Amino acid sequence: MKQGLEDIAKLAGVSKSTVSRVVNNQPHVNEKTRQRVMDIIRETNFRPNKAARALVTQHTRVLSVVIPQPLSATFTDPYFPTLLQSVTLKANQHDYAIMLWIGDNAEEEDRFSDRILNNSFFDGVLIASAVDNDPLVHRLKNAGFPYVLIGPPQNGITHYVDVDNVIASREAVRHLIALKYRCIGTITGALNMGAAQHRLQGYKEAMKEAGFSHDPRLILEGDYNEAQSYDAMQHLLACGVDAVFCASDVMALGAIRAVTDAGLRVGVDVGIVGFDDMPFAATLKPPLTTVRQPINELGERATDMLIRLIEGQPIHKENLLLTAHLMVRQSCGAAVRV
Amino acid sequence: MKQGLEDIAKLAGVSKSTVSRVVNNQPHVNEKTRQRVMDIIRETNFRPNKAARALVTQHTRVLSVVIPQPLSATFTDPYFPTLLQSVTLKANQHDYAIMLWIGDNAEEEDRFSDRILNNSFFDGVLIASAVDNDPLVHRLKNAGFPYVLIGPPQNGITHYVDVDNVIASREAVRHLIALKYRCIGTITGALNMGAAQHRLQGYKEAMKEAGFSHDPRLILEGDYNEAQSYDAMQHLLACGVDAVFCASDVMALGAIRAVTDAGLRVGVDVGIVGFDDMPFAATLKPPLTTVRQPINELGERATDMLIRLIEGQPIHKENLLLTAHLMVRQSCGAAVRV
DNA sequence: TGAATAATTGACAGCGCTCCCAAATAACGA
DNA sequence: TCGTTATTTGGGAGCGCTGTCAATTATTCA
Repeated sequence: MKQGLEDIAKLAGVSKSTVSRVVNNQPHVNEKTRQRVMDIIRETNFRPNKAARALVTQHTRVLSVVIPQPLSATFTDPYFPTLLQSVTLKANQHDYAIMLWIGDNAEEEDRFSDRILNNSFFDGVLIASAVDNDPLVHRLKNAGFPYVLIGPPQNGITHYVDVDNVIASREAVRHLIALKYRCIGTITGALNMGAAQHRLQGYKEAMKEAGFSHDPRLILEGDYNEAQSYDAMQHLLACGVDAVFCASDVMALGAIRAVTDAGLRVGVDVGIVGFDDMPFAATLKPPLTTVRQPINELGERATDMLIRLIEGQPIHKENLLLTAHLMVRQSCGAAVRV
Repeated sequence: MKQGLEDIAKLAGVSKSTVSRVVNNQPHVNEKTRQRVMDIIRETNFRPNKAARALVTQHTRVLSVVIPQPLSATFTDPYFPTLLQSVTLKANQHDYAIMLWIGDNAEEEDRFSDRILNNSFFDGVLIASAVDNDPLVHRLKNAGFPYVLIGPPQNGITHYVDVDNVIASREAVRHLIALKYRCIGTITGALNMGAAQHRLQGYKEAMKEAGFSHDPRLILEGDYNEAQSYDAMQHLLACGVDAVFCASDVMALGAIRAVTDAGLRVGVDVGIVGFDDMPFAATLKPPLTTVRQPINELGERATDMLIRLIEGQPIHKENLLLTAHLMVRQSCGAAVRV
C-alpha cells in the first residue's frame, strides 16, 4: 500500500503542489483546504519519501557521527556513549537524524573515509577524537563539506569544539596549592598529544603564579598507564612530593597505589587529583578529586555548530574551548585540610 | 562542482546506462569500456547520488538502530557501546550504513516512534532492549517492515535475538554445585521482567537436577540494586547459605559487601557468582565469577538476520537464543575448592 | 560469405518530491 | 459596475539514478 503525494492529492481533490505545501507547512494554502489535506494525511498515515525530497532539495537532514577508533578500546569510559547521546538528542531537536560510523582497527583509514564519503546521504559530519592528519578531515575540508571536530584540534584545522585543558589543569593545581600543599608534582600524559601538553601547561602556569620555582624533577611523563604511573609516583615520592596532579584518572590509580604501598595516606599525607572523572573515581576510597569534562555540552555545542554551518547561519566562533570543572572529593584532602 | 552519471558518460563518450552498469558492477560491458569509465570515475572522484538511487530502487542500504532508553542510564555498562560496535561493523561489511536513534525519557514513546517512522530512509530496524509493548515494535510489525529485536522477547513478537538466560544461569549454579556448595541461594532480578524469570528458572533447574529440595527461603527477589542486595544477602546468610547466585554483577557487589561485613571470606567461606561480567567484575578482590553475554555475537547475528529479512533471503530460525559463558574467577572459590 | 546468434550499447520512462510560474479565484476599491 | 490587486491553486520541469527494451555492433558457423 505504497502511496505518494499524488494519491493524497487525489483523495483530497487538490493538486500535488497543494499537498506539498501542507506537508511542508508552507503559506498560501486556504485554511479549510489545509485541514482537509491534513485529515487525509493522518487517515492514510502518509509519510513523504525522504529520498525523493533529498533528491530535489539536495539536503538530507542527516548528520554523520564518525568515531575513528573502536569503542571497545575504552570500555569503562563513558565518553563516547555520553557524547553520542547528547549529539543525537540535539540533532533530533533540530529534526536531523544521525548516521553512525565506527572505525575498525583492521581497516585502513583511507578505506574508512572512502566508505563514509561514498555514502553521501548526510549534510555534515561530526568527528569525535580524530587522529592527527585524519584523511577524512582533510578530504572533507578540501571538498568544502561541513564538519566539526570534537576533541583536540589539529594543526591548521578549524571548526572544532574541545575542553580547555589548560584552564582545567590550572584550576586543579590551584586547588592543590590553596590546600597548602607545598611540593606538587605531576604525571603527564603522552606528551606527543596536544591534550597532554595543555594539561602540563596548566600545571606549570598554576605553579608559576603561586611563586614555585620550576623543578623538572616534579614533572614525569606518563602514557595513561596504571603501572607506569605507579613507578612515576614512587619517584615523585622520593623527591619529597606531597601532592600530585595526574593527567588521567587511570594514572591517578597508579599514583594512589604507590602512595598506599609507601605506607602513606591519600588525602591526608599526599593529595591526589586526577582527570576525566571516570565512573570509578567517585567510588574509590577515598573518592578521587578529578576534572570532569562537560561531555554533554561538548556534543551539543558541536552539533549546534555543525547545523549552523550546514544551514548557512553565522557561527559566533569557529572554534570553541569549553570549561571543565573540578569535582572536589576526598583524595585531595579538602575535607581535612584548610 | 557537482556531477552526475550524465557528466561521466559524456567524458567517457558513452551513455548513462553504461556508466550505471560500471558503477554497479554489472555485466554486459566491454572490458575496455569499463576501464575507461572507471578511470574517469576515479579522476573525477565521482560518487553516485544515494538519494536518486534510493528513489528508484526503493532501497537505502541503511539500517536503523533504536535504543529506546538513554544510554546514560547505564554508564558503566559497556553493553550498548559493544552492541553498537558489532552491529555497525557487521552492517558495514554488508555495505549497509547505520542510523542511530536514542530514546529520551522526556519524550513519549509514541512521539519517539513517530520520529523514527517518519524518517523512512532505512530498510530495516534493529531494536535493542525494547520495553514491553513498545509501540514502535507493533507499528513495524503491522507495517510489515523488517525488524529484529535484540534482547528479551516480547509476547507474540518474533524475530528476536537474545541470550539463553536459562542455560546460562543453570550453568552458573551447576558450577557452584560442582564446587560442593551445599546451600545455594539466589538473589533474582525484578521478576516482572523475562530475563530475571529465566535466570531464576535456570537456578531452579540446576538445583532440582542436583537433588536439592525446593526451598523458597533461598530465593530472594532483588531489583538490580546494590543496597537492596546487601540486605537480601544478610537474610540468606542467616539461612545458612554457603553460596549465592546473583542475577547481576551489581547485586553481587551487595552480596560481597554483606559477606565481608559478616566477617566471612568471599570464595572461601561463601561462593558468589554474578551475571553480566561488567568491567569491574574482574578487578574485584577476589575477582568475580560471572556470566558473560556474547554481546558481539548478539549484534552480529541480529544484523545478519535483519539483512536477510530485508533482502528476502531465507532465515534459518525466526528467533535465536545464544549461549552465554561462565567466566570462572575466584569469587566462587574455584581455586581453593575441589 | 552471409545469416544467425551473442555481446554491447543507448534511449527513455519513471521513482516521489519541490518549486517556479501561470491560471483561477476571491477580495477590494472607486 | 469593472478593473485591480491579493490569495489560492494547478501544471510541469527536473533532481540523478535504474532498468527495460530496442538498436547496434561483434562473433560464430555452415
